[in-house]
Amino acid sequence: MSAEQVTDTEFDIPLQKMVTFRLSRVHAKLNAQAARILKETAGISLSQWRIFVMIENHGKITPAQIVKRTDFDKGQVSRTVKGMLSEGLIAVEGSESDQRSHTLEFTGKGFAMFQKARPAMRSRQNVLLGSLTATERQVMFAALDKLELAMEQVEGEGAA
Amino acid sequence: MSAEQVTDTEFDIPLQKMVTFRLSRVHAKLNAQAARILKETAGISLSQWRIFVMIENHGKITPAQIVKRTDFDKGQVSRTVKGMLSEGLIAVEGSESDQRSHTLEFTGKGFAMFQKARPAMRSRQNVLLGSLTATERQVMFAALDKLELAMEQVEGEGAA
DNA sequence: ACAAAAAAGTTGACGGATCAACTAAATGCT
DNA sequence: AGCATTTAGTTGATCCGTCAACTTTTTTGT
Repeated sequence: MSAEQVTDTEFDIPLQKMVTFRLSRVHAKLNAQAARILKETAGISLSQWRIFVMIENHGKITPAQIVKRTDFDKGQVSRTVKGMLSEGLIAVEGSESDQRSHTLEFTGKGFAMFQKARPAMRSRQNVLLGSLTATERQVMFAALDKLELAMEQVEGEGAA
Repeated sequence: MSAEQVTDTEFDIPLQKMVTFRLSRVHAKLNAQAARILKETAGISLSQWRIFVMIENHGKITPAQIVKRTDFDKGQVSRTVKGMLSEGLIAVEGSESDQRSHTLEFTGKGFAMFQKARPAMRSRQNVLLGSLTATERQVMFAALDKLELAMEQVEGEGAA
């Protein structure tokens, strides 16, 4: 159906060179580092940080909107929000139009935490991005997009 | 100390465009897909698959060697191996020179499982790699390497 | 030979991520 | 209005991944 017979191309697994392996490793390390920094600077988790970032970027926002924009797991968001509420890091405000939903916002305490973590996170982000040339960044993002697209093709072939 | 004052460069977080976020998402999706394929085709987990791949590529191999080559977590490997042993997917052979260690090898059953998962995994790998141009692949790997290196710099700046 | 350090594995704890089942509210259809 | 579908959010199960503490064996240094 779609473009040639990719299956026969046989790049044949040089392994360890496999995209997925490399990606996996680098991602894991990045994640662990971010988690450590967040814990040290502000005592928050990576999930919490991400909720903060979303609130910062979009103002009052509902869990569902976060899920749509980020593709995070519903359940994960729900649990993280729950935790943040009980720690007083964010507050909710019920929506009038929808009884199921509520918007999230910073509390003073939450915003303070966020601010505490920010410099280190921003600096890290800059070091990371700065280590790549403009071209590399572009190609990298493009490649990630392509990989995501390619994944959808796999469904058809692998499981058909 | 090291090269300029990267901190002031201020790429200032367009967010969602952050390398780490993108990487995280793509990786998560790739992972989930691989896990699903493995479960469907052979009923094995991703961790188990990875152990298999290592055994295939290096013949008899010890957990410690796997850890060295892949950077997987010691504990993770230990648990996965334990599980595979109890399911009869691999066998161990004690080393004579080192009482603590043992080499891992396929059982017939294990190899059969591995074979069952292989075509789908290989095909997927080809689709994924095939979606990228040679240049993109190269740049991607290079970029991942650079990111790993950059991470080490972060330590100094962020937590100093 | 012997004590100290390093290496191989095991185990427990915790957070992260996905998936599936479920409740309740909102929308759509007719 | 009334029933079916969709959407928001919660919860439980399961696996992945990291970290840290611990045991046992090997290696190293003197």
